[in-house]
Amino acid sequence: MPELPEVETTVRGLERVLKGSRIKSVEARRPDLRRALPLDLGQRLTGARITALGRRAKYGTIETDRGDTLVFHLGMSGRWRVDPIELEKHDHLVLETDEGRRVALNDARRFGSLDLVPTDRLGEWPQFKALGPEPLDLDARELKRRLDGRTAAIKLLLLDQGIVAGLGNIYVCEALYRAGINPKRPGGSVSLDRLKRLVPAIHDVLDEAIEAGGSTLRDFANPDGELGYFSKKFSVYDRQGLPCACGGVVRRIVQGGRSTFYCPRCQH
DNA sequence: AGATATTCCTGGAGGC
DNA sequence: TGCCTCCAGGAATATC
Repeated sequence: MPELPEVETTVRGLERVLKGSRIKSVEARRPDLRRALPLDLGQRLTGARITALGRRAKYGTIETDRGDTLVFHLGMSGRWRVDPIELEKHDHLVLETDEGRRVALNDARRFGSLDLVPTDRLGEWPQFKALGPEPLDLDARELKRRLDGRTAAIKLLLLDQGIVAGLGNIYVCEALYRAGINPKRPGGSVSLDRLKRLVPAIHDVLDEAIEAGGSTLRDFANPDGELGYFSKKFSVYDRQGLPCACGGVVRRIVQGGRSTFYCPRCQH
């Protein structure tokens, strides 16, 4: 499910299916997800050629030769089903290409979104403008600057897409664990030395997850349409009560209404 | 401004 | 089998 590595994996999978082909038909099966879909979505996409696919934070982008980019967010439960044999409940948008391929955006909880943005104005699009740097481009000094003076818990600040864009609950927990940082520590109190451990930990966690997604990418287009989501064994995530490698016990706490998993013995 | 709580929605898991 | 409660990978919005 969709944090940055899953979106990256999704985009790579969609690229193989969609890039270079022309959109033959567009079916919006409901008028809204989180927000209303553009009323002219079908009109603007039908007949357009897909020229490029990309990712910004947890958003996927599908660029066309008509000057528009379709931007999708998978929310909590979104996924693209490739060449579905038949459509299912919660398949909200269906695209068919001139090559006879078909993709369906399925999102049970409808926390995701679909927007059509003029490609030359993507940079000014409010959703993108509000985002911080990509975690894979981040360096420790830049992160230090962004955390300076902040008293909120480091865990919550790393989830704030305006500080770093693309991290979600799982990988924040895992990265803080690898860096030995207590998730409750105020963001501004994390030393530069600690951040110099955290930033590579973030890179590594994301890279490993993308690689794991990549290794199951062939599943992306399987007849069931299931995505090759990352399902690696985590060090702390969803492991409350289980032993940490250090011999301590993983704890679950709630921060900002969401679960945090950490090892009190390793993380300070 | 920053911190915190609430809200959107469906489905799966587990208790009884 | 059913009914209930709790929980879920996100982020916009409201309130203090």
